[in-house]
Amino acid sequence: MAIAFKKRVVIVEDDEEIRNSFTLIVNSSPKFMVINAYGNCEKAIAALNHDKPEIVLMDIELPGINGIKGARSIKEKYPSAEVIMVTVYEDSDLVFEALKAGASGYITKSSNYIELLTALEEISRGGAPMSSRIARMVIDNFHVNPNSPLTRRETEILQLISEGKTYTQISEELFISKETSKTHIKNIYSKLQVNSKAEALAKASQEKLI
Amino acid sequence: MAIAFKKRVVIVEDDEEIRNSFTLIVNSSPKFMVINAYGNCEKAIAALNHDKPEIVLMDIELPGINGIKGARSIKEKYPSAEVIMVTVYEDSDLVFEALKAGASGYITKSSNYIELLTALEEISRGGAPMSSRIARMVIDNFHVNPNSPLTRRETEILQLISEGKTYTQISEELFISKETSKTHIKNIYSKLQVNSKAEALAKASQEKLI
DNA sequence: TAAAAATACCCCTAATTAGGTTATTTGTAT
DNA sequence: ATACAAATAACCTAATTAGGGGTATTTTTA
Repeated sequence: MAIAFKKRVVIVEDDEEIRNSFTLIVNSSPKFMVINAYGNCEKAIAALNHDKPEIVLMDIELPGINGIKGARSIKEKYPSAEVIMVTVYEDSDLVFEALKAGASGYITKSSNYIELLTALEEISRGGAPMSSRIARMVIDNFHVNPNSPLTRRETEILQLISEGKTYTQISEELFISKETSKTHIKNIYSKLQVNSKAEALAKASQEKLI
Repeated sequence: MAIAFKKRVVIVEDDEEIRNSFTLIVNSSPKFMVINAYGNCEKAIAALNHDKPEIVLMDIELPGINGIKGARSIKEKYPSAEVIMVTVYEDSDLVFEALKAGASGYITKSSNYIELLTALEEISRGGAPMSSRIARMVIDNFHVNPNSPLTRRETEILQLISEGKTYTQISEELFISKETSKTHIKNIYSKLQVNSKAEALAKASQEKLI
């Protein structure tokens, strides 16, 4: 395969040893080449239009701009780049923040060279490389509590509240009277031990009721 | 490995040919055994406490109760069972509905025997087997629009509105006056071309602004 | 056939919401 | 250094909503 057809990879990692090791691994593949490897986000972001990366391997803990903000900047300034987070942590908050910021993959630094190259290939063919645990975290995040204290109708109404609907709109949408909506909402408040829409939604989110 | 230590698998699939084929594949592994294979959800759900499945392979298109409702019932009645959806469709709405219903894996019927067994092993070690495309769909679902028309402050306020906060609460939380909150919200409405909290949130959700 | 769920109405008061308009201060690019 | 964008703040008005308290009937479902 000609060098011109290798996928362009940029690495952002402050640990020089890891940075060099990743560079060697990526360059060992005929399908990928490291265009540049930086010790911080600032430099990587400044060089985006020059480097034109197709894939960015991004550390999370970095001096200055961290990897999550860095991922956000990269997707903003150079959207076609696919960002893979590479980190020692599998902390769920960090994972979700990184994904919201635009990362499309999330692997750990303990990854050996096969795992790293597999992740690059996976993202190249439109996938989303993740460790088993990350995949599970992500999927679990979708799961709705099957033991909700709310009835079907109450859940339906809570859903509409979460869309910002008023009593009147809920009534119209469900073809029930405004008073009935109010009764359901009162029952929801009582079951969730709250007394406002705001609190009900916060509780619903915590308990994954909708 | 003794038969008693094989993972208990239940199959729900209306096509007899596919059902038999899956049964053969699963039973060919020393790690798994098919306890029962059903043509519809009703029977599978009725037999849960007898079958005690650790893994359920669930078709989506089924006569009677469909696979998504089936997955919900199974997680409700027998939560320790891990449900893997097996389907020909990779339609995003179906995928997300299935995941909300409690599925922890999502593979296609075109899967060969290696892919099927890999999925079973993956879920056995706490992962979430998915095809590349599904993984990507799921991850893309987290991505926030990096080209939001809203300013940082406006986005922050929209976020608080989504939590059901009132003008007053927003003001208190951001240490700004109530009037300032109102001004920001008016600007948000103008940019999103809406004129109520409800519509703003609907638009924000569509456009992944928060 | 009970119990749970969904439906509906009454009364009450305070607070929120949305629209319109103007203006100052603080940041940030060019 | 100077524009321009962003964030801040205020005043006015009127309609709607929200939340609390009670009671009661019809469907569903276990």
